[in-house]
Amino acid sequence: MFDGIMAEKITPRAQDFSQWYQDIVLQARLADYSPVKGCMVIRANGYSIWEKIQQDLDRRIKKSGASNYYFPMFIPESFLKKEAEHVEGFAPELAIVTHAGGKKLEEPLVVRPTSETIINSMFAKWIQSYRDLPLMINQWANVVRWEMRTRLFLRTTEFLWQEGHTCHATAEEAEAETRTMLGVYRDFAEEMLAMPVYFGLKSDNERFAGALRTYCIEGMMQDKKALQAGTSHNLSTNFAKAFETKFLDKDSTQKLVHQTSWGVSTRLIGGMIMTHSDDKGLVLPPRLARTHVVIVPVTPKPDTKAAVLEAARKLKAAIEADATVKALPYEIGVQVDDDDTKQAGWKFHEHELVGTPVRIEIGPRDLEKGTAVFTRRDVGQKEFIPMADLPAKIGGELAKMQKELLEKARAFRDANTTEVASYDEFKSKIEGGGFFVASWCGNSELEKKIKEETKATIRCIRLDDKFEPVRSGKPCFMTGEKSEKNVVAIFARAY
RNA sequence: CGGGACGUAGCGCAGCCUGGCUAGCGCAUCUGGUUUGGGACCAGAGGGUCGCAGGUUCGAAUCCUGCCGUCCCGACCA
Repeated sequence: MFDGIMAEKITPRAQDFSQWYQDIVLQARLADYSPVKGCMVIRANGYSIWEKIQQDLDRRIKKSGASNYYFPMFIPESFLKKEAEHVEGFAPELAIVTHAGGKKLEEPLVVRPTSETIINSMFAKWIQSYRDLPLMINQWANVVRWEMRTRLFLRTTEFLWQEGHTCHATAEEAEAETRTMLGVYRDFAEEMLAMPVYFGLKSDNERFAGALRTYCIEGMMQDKKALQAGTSHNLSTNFAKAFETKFLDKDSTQKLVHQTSWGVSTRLIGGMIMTHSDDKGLVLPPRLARTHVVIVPVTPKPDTKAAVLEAARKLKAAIEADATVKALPYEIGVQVDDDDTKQAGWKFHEHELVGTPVRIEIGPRDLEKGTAVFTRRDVGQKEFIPMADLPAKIGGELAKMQKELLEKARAFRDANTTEVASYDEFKSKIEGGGFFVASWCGNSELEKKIKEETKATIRCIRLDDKFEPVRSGKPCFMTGEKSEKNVVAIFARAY
């Protein structure tokens, strides 16, 4: 894990976590800064991770019943103004087009910061009867939010995401959908990104602008700060009221639809990096890798070079054909790095930097013994393995690595999650970072005070299996008052 | 928008305080040779409006003023 002393050749500057993170993004060629401040250029290495995310998450979303649509990126300004809380929440960060075609526009167009409004304008047309419900759509798109402060992947002016929007006949259905999607995100984060998350309910201060309730998943980064990795909102009838999205129910009365929206973004990539990477570079969970295995032929002498290369290529074929490997829930990439302008040592460092999960070395001495050197990126330990056993071992180790990355991150998070009984205790410990679990009375003013004094916020209110807030049964850590309404909340400093 | 730091070759930097020979160093690039089991070595070569504009001065990368840009910290946030 990160300990702040990145190898000098990679970066002499990485003294703090934030710089270390940006260096990994840049050095591993995941993304770069763009000429427009705050926007990010995603490069091949980074985009292939996004494709893996898209592919898997899209499957899960469709399984939940939603279909993919595409809506325009321009939204008439008046649409945003229809929902009071929504426009108030987003107004400061909107990019607005006032001129086009050489003329001043009669009505300015907002570049979407999210699509609730434009989608609702269509929902209102499409929905007439209870037979049209539920209507569940999803969109993969770019959105623009003019944030003051940006950071590669974590908060960029323009970012890629997936936003789901659903309409239901009843409040119960909408609430159930909100929870279902939160579960989809949680499973996805843990299974694909190997990023353990707490899930819970946002406080009123942190709620989405226009929502009744906002659920979220929260991960812990290696500097012990929290990262909101996904949100799922129960919008109730707030947007339906504003856009008159109504349906004729079985009882022949007009009713407003109950809606949800939910999304995750390219921020997930940042979260994944900050969860797993170390001072050598990126550590990529196998499920997100494009190249899973790199075979480095070590060819010190010309007379053995051909034999070594042949063995490397045979091994590649054997790995690809192996039953254990084929049993993995994803296709694996095997690369023979036979570039002879680079030395073996250089290649080792390069593949560690970009996070290739497994490295195999084959040289003349291995050929004599019938072995090869196996090294897992996250473990870093060299093992001499008989050539014949390698393919099956690789299949097994990739599965194991995926699992162990999650376990390691979870152990780290749990070790840095502390229960606090009083505000004084909290204040004395917050400087060290981490998650703090406390009994909480729910007072918004106190929440603001905590933020001002400690920079920490409520990441979420814990929920039980039935998605009911967990009752602490203890006095509030701020007021000291005991109430049945006191809940269990997680506090932390966040990105 | 507030506080701080910075801007010199493709990248990373030194030089500036205390003005003065032809503006340096590392990496990268190119050429030749030797190498190759953890980022090779030797020899040579190319590459600069010193962020921009103005001022002070015999003389400015260096001092002064203004502007532009970048990064870090805060407020904001997926």
